[in-house]
Amino acid sequence: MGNTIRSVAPRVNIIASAETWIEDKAIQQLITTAQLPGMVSVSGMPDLHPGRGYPIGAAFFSQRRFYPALVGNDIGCGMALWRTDLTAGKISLDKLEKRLGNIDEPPDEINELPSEFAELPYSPGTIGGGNHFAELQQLDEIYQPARLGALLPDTRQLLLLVHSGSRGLGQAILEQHVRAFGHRGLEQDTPEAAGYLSQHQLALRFAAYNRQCIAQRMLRRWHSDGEALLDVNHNLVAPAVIDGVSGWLHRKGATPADCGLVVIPGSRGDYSYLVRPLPHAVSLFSLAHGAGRKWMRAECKGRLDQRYSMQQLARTAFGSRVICQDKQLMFQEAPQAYKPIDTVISSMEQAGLIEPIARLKPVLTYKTRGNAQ
DNA sequence: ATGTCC
Repeated sequence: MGNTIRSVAPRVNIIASAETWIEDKAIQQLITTAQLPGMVSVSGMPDLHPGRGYPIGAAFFSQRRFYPALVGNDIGCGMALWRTDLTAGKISLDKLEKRLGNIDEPPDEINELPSEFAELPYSPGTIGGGNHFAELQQLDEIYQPARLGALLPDTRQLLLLVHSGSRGLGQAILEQHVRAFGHRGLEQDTPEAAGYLSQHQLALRFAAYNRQCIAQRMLRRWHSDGEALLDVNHNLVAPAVIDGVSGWLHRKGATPADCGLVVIPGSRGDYSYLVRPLPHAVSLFSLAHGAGRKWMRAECKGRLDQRYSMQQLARTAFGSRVICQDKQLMFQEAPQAYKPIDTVISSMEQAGLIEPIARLKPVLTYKTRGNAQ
């Protein structure tokens, strides 16, 4: 277990095997964040990478105050996994792509919008940009048949993984907070803290509902039924007691290890893993939320556009299909721009933080139909 | 990341 946990400074751990590449800038950001007033300890996940000031793929545990800026704009971002009635091989990729069409605009046919969202100037049901996606996946390898069987009795059924968040709502909440309080955080048990937390909770519920609407509208277009198997947030702050200390656990691109089974996806050209978390304080009860970027967004097009056409990038090494008619995004989210998922998974497995249940393989990845310039 | 920014 020891050689996959790097202690890079006092109260700063990183879960990563020796072969896991992590940028110096991300480690610096992690150490800097650990110096914030009230910070007790921080933990970098194997997908740690630099963000705007604060790193992504990390958990932060503080006492007495918490930091909305650490959660970021996409409050409630997470992964929802659905079982579908579609089965591998029974339906062609052409048909799936054609039936799916364009889901970039919010659906106008939402049956019962929960009343708490009725007055919001944001509509649920869209994926958004960046690393968000919805992906149809197929079971590839099973490591724990009994645990998988409890979730997915028919292993031929395709799965739908939705990665999205609270969209404009979380953005507006963070903007409003930063305008009023900057990056100094909020003292607990104050009206300001209660005000933020109440908006934050609304964003968590909206993000989960957004993922549900996305999955349901995709299933509807495919004339399929389905069922939500799990929905787990990786951008949030919540009260926690760790090693007897009461405080605030921030997760920024860090999957909770204490909320049941989770999916940790690789890039669109790589596997995703369904895993059983083994909660541990050294990782602040958290796990990686994906493979983690290898290249900065800005450098991806320059590195790839001489070698690959849009058409080539729309197919992966697995033969899966990618719907992404935004050229910048197509390059930014290319498999080459991400670390391989197997080192991320094996780092956590060697550290005793997860037990893999099954490996999933992409079939069809939806990003966007827009912005083809 | 953002019904994004021109």
